[in-house]
Amino acid sequence: MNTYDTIMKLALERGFYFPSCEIYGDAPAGFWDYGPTGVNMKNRFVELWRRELVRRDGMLEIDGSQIMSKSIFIASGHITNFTDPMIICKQCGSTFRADKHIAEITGHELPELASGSEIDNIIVENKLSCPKCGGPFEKSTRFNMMFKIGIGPSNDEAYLRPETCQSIFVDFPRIFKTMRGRLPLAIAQLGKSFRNEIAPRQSLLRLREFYQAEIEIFCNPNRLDEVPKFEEMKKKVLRLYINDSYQEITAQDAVDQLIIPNNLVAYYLTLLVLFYEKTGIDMNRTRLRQLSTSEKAFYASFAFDFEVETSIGWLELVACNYRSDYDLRGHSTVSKQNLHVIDPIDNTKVLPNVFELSMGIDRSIYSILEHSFFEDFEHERTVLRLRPYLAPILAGILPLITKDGLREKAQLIYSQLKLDFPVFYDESGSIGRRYRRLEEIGAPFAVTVDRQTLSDDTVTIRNRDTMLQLRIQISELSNYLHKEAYKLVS
RNA sequence: GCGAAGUUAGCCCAGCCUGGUUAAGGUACGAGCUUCCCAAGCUCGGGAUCGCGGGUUCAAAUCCCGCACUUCGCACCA
Repeated sequence: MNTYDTIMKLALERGFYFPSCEIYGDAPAGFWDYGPTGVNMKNRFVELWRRELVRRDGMLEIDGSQIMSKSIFIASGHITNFTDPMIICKQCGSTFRADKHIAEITGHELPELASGSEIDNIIVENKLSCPKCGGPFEKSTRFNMMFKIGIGPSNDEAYLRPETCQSIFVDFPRIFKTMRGRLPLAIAQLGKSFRNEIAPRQSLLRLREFYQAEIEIFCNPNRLDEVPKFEEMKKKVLRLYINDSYQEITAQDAVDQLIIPNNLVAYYLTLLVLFYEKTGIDMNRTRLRQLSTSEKAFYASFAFDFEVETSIGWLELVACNYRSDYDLRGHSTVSKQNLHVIDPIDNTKVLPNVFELSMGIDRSIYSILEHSFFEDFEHERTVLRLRPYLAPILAGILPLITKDGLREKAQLIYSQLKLDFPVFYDESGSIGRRYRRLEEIGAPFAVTVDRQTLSDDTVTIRNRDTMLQLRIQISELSNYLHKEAYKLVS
């Protein structure tokens, strides 16, 4: 069994995640639910995101509506651009991406916005036919990956947002005015996005409904190098992947050598890397990959992906795009609102540019699970070596045996801790079995009540990774857990 | 979307070819006994209308048809 399957099995058996609507046969693919264990872990991950990105950098966080009006997506370009041109064979029904097929056969790179008739003309001119059966093609069509919905009794056209950031762009003017905004201003949002994928696969890795954490940094395009806080992290070594080769280089050097275009981008890429270091992902299996022109999203003027290597290949966790003024300009034009702001440094009006970090939460959760998974053959155990601050359960409270008042003592300790910490009481089965159960869902500590506890009010704390125990006063337990569990390791 | 394989308890799976009592086993789970420290042992227990729907038949997990989902390949994709 490969690692992906092992994690999948663990997720299903231990309540991390599982298919949505699974008791019904018509459950659509691409929708997954987080179970009790998974939702705890996801919440802890979100706490870390708030701590290490939002609060650390002083970002503003919003929580926007998931349903948005049609105009939003006219302005954003999604109505026309967020589509794949498709051609279907009349004879065998095979479908192909029109632009890819044309490029492959004729070498013609079609522009993003090629119209249907242009595509049809090229097919006719070049006498293209189905590569499978040689049959002729139908007229090309476009498949839009947004979910269209109808609002109210008149069924007004609206869409589920395909990315959370559109809320940020359209909320920007109010936030900037009311929150005493000043460029550069970072606005963050964590929430659901929806994309009607043609073929969702691999559980959390390609979903139709998924969590994104997006950070949009609004900046003055003339002051992209004026980022004082870059000072403190410019010596950080980044693992860049450019034109199929790795370069380990400090953030400062990357800017000096024009690999990273400016200090602002370098600062936020470094902040992102520092964040992921704290998730427990093996940073030696990550990279910041520079995207080529053909790979970039339609709105990006340059782009890096933060990627992580897993058992099923390199996985994109964060898309880092410089969107220039594409979004604000689009929304300004369609809404006829003036979205310029004043930069008080020189009192000039500027339409802010945007650099974005678009993070996939579900993929991040999966990657953390996979990189934390450890099979300890020596002790015949499987251990999820999650960082304590990401663990769904922080500690199990266990009476060594249930007799002689140990059960009652353990339950008392449990009730004293459970409001402050995600702890778990378990008296079922042998002590070894209970340790194994905790290890499997990543609980970093196990508190065991034994006979000595009754005489001197001490308990043992077992460390998940070392299996070693130390004995402390019950009165010190809360402090210990707080210190050990929330201590950030970098 | 195309092609192939698969779907029986939380999980792994037997049974299907050759239709016929109460669908077997392992593991996990729960209760008890035992034991103060790493998946031990013993006893007992709950849990499946066999993916969904239809058909054939006196009788369907088993034969036939349709659908859904999963995995893999192709095609595609943040």
